[in-house]
Amino acid sequence: MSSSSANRDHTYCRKEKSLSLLCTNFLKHCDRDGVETIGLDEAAAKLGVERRRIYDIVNVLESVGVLSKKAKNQYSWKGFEGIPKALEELQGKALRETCGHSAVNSYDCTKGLDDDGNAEDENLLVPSRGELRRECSNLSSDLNGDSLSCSHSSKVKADNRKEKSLGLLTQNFVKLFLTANVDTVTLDEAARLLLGDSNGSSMLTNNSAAKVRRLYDIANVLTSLNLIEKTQQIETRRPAFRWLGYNGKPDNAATFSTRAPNDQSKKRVFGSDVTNLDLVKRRPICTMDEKPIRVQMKSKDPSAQKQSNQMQQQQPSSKGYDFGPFRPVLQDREKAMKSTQNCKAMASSHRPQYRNQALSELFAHYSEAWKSWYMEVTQVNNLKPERKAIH
DNA sequence: CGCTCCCGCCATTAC
DNA sequence: GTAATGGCGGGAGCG
Repeated sequence: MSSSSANRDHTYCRKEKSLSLLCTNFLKHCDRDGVETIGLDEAAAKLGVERRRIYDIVNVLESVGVLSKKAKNQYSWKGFEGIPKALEELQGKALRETCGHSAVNSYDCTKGLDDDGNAEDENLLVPSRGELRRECSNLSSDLNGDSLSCSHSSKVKADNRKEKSLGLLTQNFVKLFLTANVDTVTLDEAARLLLGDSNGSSMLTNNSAAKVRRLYDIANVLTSLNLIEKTQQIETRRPAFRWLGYNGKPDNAATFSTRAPNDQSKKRVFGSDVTNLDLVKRRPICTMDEKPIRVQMKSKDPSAQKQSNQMQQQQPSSKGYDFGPFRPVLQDREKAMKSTQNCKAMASSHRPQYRNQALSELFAHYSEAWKSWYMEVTQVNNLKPERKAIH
């Protein structure tokens, strides 16, 4: 089907094919009157693209709560209002993970903490050490060509696959902004972070180079959601992405608008304006009129909780999030808030001095995991670390 | 010329 | 078995 590539006429323009544009159109297509479910075929046909592209879009949209899979070929439209909730959950999870990894078995800790009852999905988004280890064995069997022959290899393989999924990558990418106080990040930095590449080299490994491609995809759809925007690092002039956060329906998808066009706080930054890391040089660029606000999710010291309760010094809205016109229903919000709160408490008791170390913590976690992973691979199986180093 | 990222092959997973 | 999903990386467009 779709001989579209055959008759690519002279007017072919790459931009018209971009994922972000496609996503914008997709959103427009979905965000209408009585739309509740979306058929992939239908959408693909309507937008004139092959299904494959729809999968890309749908996966990242699902990760931020705009859609959810309903059945084969069917997604249900949750709308932009789904975003804040999803972000909160993401944040909560991320916090739990961070606090969990200091405990012996982070996995259980994480599970036990899931208090908002939601059968919300599944996976630890930041791989725990155990998971990395599992992946390691999988990886080695990949490389060895089955020398390992594990009984549960299929399960492991599935995990591995899932771990590389666009959806998961999206969530991890978002979590970078939500928890690490990162405001602006370049994609290769993100790739390194999300990959757990702890080597200081400035070179991208094959693997992370591949991941960067995926991040471009993700960034493109998040851009069309207006969750992030493309900017530039100030010193290096390198292109980077900057977190805007949820501000209601993206302008470009507006069919009806509840949202005041003046929107005083166009930019909403997660975390404060504090520059908290030197590893990642980051610098918000462009418009300076932004209002630095919102979730103060890291408690830096014992009194932090108290402080977080009175964080409205930063912003008027009561709960820390400033959702704009599309806010979740109250109960949901409160529930979510409560769980986040709990996490906060947990987090602060586990590690009293977060704050600006947040990212380095994250780094530490990754590199630690990576290190043990690496050692295991190299010693036990004496393999090379690179996935496809062999020809 | 390097950054972006479209495109579609083909492995996996679902049915 | 077929169909649905989606990882993945080659290589083309673009600044």
